Amino acid sequence: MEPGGLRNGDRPGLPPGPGPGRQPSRTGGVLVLLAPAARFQSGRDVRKEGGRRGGRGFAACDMNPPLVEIADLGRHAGETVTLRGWLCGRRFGGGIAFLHLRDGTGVCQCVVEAAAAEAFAAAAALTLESALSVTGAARADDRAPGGYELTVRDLALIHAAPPYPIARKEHGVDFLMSHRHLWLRSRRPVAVLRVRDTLVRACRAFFEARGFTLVDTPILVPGAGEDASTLFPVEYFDRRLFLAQTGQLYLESACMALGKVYAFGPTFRAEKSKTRRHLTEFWMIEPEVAFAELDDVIELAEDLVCCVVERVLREREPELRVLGRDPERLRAVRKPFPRLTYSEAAERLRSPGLLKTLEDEFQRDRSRLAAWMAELEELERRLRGLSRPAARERIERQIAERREEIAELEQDLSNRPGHIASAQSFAWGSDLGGSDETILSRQFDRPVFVTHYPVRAKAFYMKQCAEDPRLVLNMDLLAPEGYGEIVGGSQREDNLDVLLRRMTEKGLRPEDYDWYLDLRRYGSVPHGGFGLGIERTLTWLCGLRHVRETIPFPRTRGRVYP
RNA sequence: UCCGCGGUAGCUCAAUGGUAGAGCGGGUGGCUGUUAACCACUAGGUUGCAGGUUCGAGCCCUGCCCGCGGAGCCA
Repeated sequence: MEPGGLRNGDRPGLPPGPGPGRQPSRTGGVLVLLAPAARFQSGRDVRKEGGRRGGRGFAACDMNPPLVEIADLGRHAGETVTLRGWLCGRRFGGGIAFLHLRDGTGVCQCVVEAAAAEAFAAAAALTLESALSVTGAARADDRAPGGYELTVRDLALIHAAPPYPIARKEHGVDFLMSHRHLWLRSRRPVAVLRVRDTLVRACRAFFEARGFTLVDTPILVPGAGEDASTLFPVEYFDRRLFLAQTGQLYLESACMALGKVYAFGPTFRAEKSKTRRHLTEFWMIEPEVAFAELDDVIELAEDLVCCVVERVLREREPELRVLGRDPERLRAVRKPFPRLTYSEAAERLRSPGLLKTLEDEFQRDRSRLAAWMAELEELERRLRGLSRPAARERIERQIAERREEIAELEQDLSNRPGHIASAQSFAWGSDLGGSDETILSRQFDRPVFVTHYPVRAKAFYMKQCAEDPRLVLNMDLLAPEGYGEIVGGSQREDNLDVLLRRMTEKGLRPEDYDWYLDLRRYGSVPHGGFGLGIERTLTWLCGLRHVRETIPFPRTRGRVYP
């Protein structure tokens, strides 16, 4: 079990109370609504239904209340309107019911009083996530979450749900992921998906504004690639193909035709990684530009990230707050981003100054852990002295939260000495490890570029540095706060002979790439591009712990359901 | 592939080798302004699977399955 559970924390729950069939005498009206014919009718045309059944007033002047989305409710204060949606929370007093209706645009508290006898009986029988339409007077009310509420006159059940599995309390990751198809309805996943939408739109708008052409690259590709062990094999009639892990080689071809191109699509990695940063299926935005050198590629990535951050801040601040993300952290993301060469990064990792910083930090965190443990003991002691369930529950919640934080910090601390040692003994020539990236990126308040990696750590298509042939003209962009690499790119090798040599060194067969080599035969020009990982970027923007929350249906090594 | 942690009620978790429990959720009753409502009552279990040690195993041992996150690798 992962330390601690994911807090659902956003699902207005179903308090203990009446359910279907509970009070036959009171739910008589509802049973009628549940009959197939009635259900069909209300589903067919809710507006007519609401107006007709309402009788009073509307029948006389032959008007149906307008169908309104919850987000627009404020513009209809004082009017009688109809809302449709799903029941996402309910509280029930003896003679009053509070229904929280969710329609995808917002949540509205609908108040049903005993005076509206039929609607009140219907409300008594509602289960969480049932679909319904309600008609009544909209009005502003400070007591309502969202500021507006509806006094219900008519309530029509569109579909009655059986007891809903996702409760308002916290659930474990495994449970929530197994119910991802329903979990998506909760506030938190909705917020993440909205930021994702904005992120993708921002990227598209960015490239469109700069004259890029969208080019789709194939998903089924012949073996080749870089390392076949990281590709998913696919049976393709009588041969073996693979799911693409990048569209880059094809984009290089397209950029020689169109100048500036980009691809946005899924990509697949068969690495057996099981970490919070890995998915086997994820999405990438990949631009590729002709007549571009490394500096141009870096500047493009910098502009893109700034543009995306700016738009997310402009359009999705409420969602960031739902996720507990402090928008101020993102406001620091401005040009220029710091730039380090790989060699400077290596030096930095080995420096005595960094060692001291890391060790101090380690000591501080150990003290913090000790303090938390003491706090936990104190809470547990207090709990033993309490008998009233309500008071106990509050303490128990605090205990659970503390335990979660302690477990996470303990794990972090147990990794820390290894990370520090690995940074200190970092050997020039190898790629930066995840912990090295974390250590580096924590030193800045905005993303940082690391450039000019050793040739042997990088792919064959990256252009070798003219001044120092041990290096390639590449760049990685590390997100701050320890989120790690979100962009990887390079200037591409445009010299046919060098490219052939690099391929041979990497054990690749040039004949498999003949079409790619043609690009260096017919009008080869300096060019380059990069790939930006949508999910990792989103994880950083939203301040999440795990990439799997950023994609509707994550594919990880351990999970392909739902 | 390796290392570590875990699997107990629908969910989240307790339980020195000695009678399997709580909160939430479900059910029943009460309450006309609730905000994760509250109060009372109630049902709910082959402790992941298979062996073993023991008078006695949720707990100890062995093997397996599943999940989690860390390493390697990567965006």
